[in-house]
Amino acid sequence: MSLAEKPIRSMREQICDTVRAEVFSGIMTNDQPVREQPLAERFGVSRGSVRDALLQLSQEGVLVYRPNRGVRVSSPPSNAEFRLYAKLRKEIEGHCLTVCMDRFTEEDDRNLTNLLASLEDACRRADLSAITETDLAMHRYWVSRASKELESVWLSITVRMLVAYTLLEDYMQCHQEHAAIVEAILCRDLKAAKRAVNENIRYK
Amino acid sequence: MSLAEKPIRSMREQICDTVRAEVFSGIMTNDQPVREQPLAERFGVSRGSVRDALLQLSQEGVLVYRPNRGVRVSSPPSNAEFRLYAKLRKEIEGHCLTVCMDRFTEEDDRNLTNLLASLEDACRRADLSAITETDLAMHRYWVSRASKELESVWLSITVRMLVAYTLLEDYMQCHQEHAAIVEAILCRDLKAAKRAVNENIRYK
DNA sequence: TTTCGTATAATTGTTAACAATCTAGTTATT
DNA sequence: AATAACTAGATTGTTAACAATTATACGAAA
Repeated sequence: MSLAEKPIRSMREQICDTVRAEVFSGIMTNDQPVREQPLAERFGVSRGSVRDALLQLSQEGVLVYRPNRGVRVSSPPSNAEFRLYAKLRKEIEGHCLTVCMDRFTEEDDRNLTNLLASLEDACRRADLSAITETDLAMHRYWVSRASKELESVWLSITVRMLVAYTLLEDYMQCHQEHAAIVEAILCRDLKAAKRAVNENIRYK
Repeated sequence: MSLAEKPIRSMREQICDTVRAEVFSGIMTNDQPVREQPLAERFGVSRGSVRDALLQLSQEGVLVYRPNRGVRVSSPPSNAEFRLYAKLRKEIEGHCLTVCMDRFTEEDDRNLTNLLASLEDACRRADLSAITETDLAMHRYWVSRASKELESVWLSITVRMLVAYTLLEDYMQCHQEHAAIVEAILCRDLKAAKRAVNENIRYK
């Protein structure tokens, strides 16, 4: 059993995760301002904590910050930038898989299998919010496992692609692609895993 | 004349820029904690503003944040990660040069020429702090000119490389490499500019 | 009607005080 | 002597009030 990281998430992180998820799920729409006071009341905290979270989300790329005018939801990137982000993501996740493959344990296998099950469930329910969240969590798993420093770089790239998350016609394709990745990981087949990831991180 | 962006930098940005520069110049050393109170007194502001800045620098990768324990200067990346960062930077800056080359004006030419002169001066004086700062400013110029969204992604990658900024034996080589880049840009020679940038973003 | 300036409201930026947490040094107990 | 519990200081986390800035509504003049 690995030494447990503190499971308690700071207030800022909780707010970040919630707002990020709502942006991806489309609850908060583009160019709509995100005000501090309503969020503070909703989470039952002061504006200061909300402010910290919004600032972090701006740095991540989920929100756009303008001095004295607050933040708004980011606009989707251009096609050219989207392709660049996809290329960068492939480079990063490929590197992470290389690093991870040797250090993956049976516990990692279980965690990934569970995430895959969650994703399958979300796809069955056609719950876009849950799909996005689980999709993000899976990729994040091997990135985070490889390097904490890389994780924040990877996240800031990935969220920019997800602001433009357009749904597949066939929800289950998302599950199948991730199933292929997990299967390759379970077999410790690096080449197959990289290929499956590159297949999943596709252009528009 | 382009519509002037607000030249006033927010308090947070000023603190960020100063602390970032001091980390690069080695004034703040690895694993040394960075306290909020001393910085607040030094800049003549309250801890809140300093806190915002330190949080942003953590997100950037210059500092590392641990809940309830404050921040410390980041450790240099491993060789493998350094190479990955270099590859990502080449991809990003290459893309930005492609986007920029068509929209560069004579004003841009002047700005870049001035930056190059500053770099040459810093190299002559063998002022590592100034070299790092000007080097960063030059690359930042074409990235920022191409895309504000890309800028923060690029910055978070680049600062991670710069934490490990090891000086060349020959300071002037840094100037020469950048002179080659600027010359290519002045000629609007995209291929030459990309080649020169790739030459400059080198492995350890 | 349009345009400009002004007053008002809404919102963000900053501060200082207080609460919670961590660190280090000291004492007590085995 | 080694370990554990305790205390005091330092440091970060949170809050509410105030200041500065921006957005909005209204009215006067062209």
